[in-house]
Amino acid sequence: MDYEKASDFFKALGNPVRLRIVRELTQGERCVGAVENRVQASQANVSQHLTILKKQGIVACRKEKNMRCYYLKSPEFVRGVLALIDGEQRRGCE
Amino acid sequence: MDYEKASDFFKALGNPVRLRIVRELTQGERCVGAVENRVQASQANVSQHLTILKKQGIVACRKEKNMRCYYLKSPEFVRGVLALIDGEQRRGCE
DNA sequence: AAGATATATTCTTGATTCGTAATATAGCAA
DNA sequence: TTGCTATATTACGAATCAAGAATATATCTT
Repeated sequence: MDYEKASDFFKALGNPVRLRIVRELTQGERCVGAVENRVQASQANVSQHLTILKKQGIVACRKEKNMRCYYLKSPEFVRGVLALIDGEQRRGCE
Repeated sequence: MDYEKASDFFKALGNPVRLRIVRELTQGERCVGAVENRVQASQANVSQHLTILKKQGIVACRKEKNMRCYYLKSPEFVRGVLALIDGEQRRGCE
């Protein structure tokens, strides 16, 4: 296991705004404005977080007209991780 | 989903030393000295990281003689998360 | 009680992260 | 070209994190 790389992945999800963004993207591709509307954060902030997620290889984006649509690179993987957390949270473990 | 809580969980795993510690604990209960030997970090540093993991509810500890044995509170859950990451890493997605 | 061992805590400093404000860029519309 | 919309980038201060050094505490052992 590559601990540096794995911890970078966790670090990327270790922020509530990014987690919301990722969660939103499990529903499908979204342009920045759409994400902005669903997440409680400014345009600049959402853009910054998307940049971080892109650097981390979690999302990618494509151009559509004058917008940029972001999507998960491995949607099943991300859904799997979130589902695990979700389940554990519901189980109320602390 | 509680995004604050979930992102705190990810943040706790978002450090290579803590990830190594957690990985070690998937093998079973360990006292601080044993963890120290397996992870590349000082006694104080390991202790600090264990404190963080304990605050986050990921590990707990019990006393045994003059030592403290740490263990995962939800070993199956943690193993599940790590297995997912491991699998994805092996698949080489970036 | 006096060491010795195992672990925790505090302090400090440098690095990283976060969010906002301001500005820049790129594509489309008129 | 001018202006508008969508998004990105830069700059900056505040907050948080990371690790080492030093010190404290707690439990054994003798």
